[in-house]
Amino acid sequence: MESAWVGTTLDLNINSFHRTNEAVKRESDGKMVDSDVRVPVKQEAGVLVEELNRVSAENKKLTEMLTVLCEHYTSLQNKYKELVSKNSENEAAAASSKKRKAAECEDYSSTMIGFTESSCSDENSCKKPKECSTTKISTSCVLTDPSDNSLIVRDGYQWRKYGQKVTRDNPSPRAYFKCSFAPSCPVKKKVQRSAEDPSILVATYQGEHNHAQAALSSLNPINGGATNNPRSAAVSSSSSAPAKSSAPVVTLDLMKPDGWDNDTKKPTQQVDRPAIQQILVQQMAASLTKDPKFTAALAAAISGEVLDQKW
DNA sequence: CGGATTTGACCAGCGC
DNA sequence: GCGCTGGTCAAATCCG
Repeated sequence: MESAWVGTTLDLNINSFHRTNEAVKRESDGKMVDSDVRVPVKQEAGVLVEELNRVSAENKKLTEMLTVLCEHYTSLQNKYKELVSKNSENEAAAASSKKRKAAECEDYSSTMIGFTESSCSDENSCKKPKECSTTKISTSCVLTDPSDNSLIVRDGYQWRKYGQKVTRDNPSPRAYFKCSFAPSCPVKKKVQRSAEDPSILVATYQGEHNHAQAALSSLNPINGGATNNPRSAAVSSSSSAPAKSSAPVVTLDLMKPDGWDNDTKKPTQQVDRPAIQQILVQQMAASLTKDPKFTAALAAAISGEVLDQKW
């Protein structure tokens, strides 16, 4: 697959243009420097207007970057969908005689980095009458440290582990969780390492939460919002639920927000594009503020700006 | 001490 | 009916 990632590097030198002009102006008429305290109001207004224009331009630039990012995201989403549909066709042909189709229809996506969402109401997708009627099943993959043995997926909800099994087709154990935030919440979660890539945790969610999220908001109401996908335009390290490992967990969650697709059956969960962009901007901002290089550069830029303006 | 986790036992569905 | 497998239960254990 092509790696057409959008560069998210912010050009912090935009400020330097402003500063340089100011410096040149001051240098050109040296006597003005001494009278900086008595800057005319007009000049100050001009500086402010210039600053406003600069911020507007920067905002425009970021908006364009975000638009490109969203386009890449949707194209990747489509490519992934094609891949999944191709795989499911192949699996269906190869495993038509296999028993326990239901389990396989959930698990076939576990070999891929990404997300699938399926409903058991789909024809031939599930044969268990218990779950087929209304249970919503979704899967997400979480990238973790392979050396970390814990099967913990921090998704913003509170889970209680009630079982663990070693399954036939995967040497790593599968953990079973129930949502413990609300006693009546029917949501269950299965977490298992991918057989092909032990660094990937595959979390399968069954049902929908009937309560508000315990912590943190998210693009994904089921998966929660503790972590996000660096390959899908958002990066952050999780800090919500307690974990045995101190290493940050990066979630690969290519799931689109509910309502992104036209064929969604839940109009109440539809999210319009500006809202998505706003969330993306927030997450990008959050990730940027966690980058020490960015904060250092920002601090340098701000201090430079403050010094230039001589408060 | 109470809540969370572990883990062996048990149950249900499915194929033979 | 039997065996295999996934899913769940619940007592034991752990931990803050």
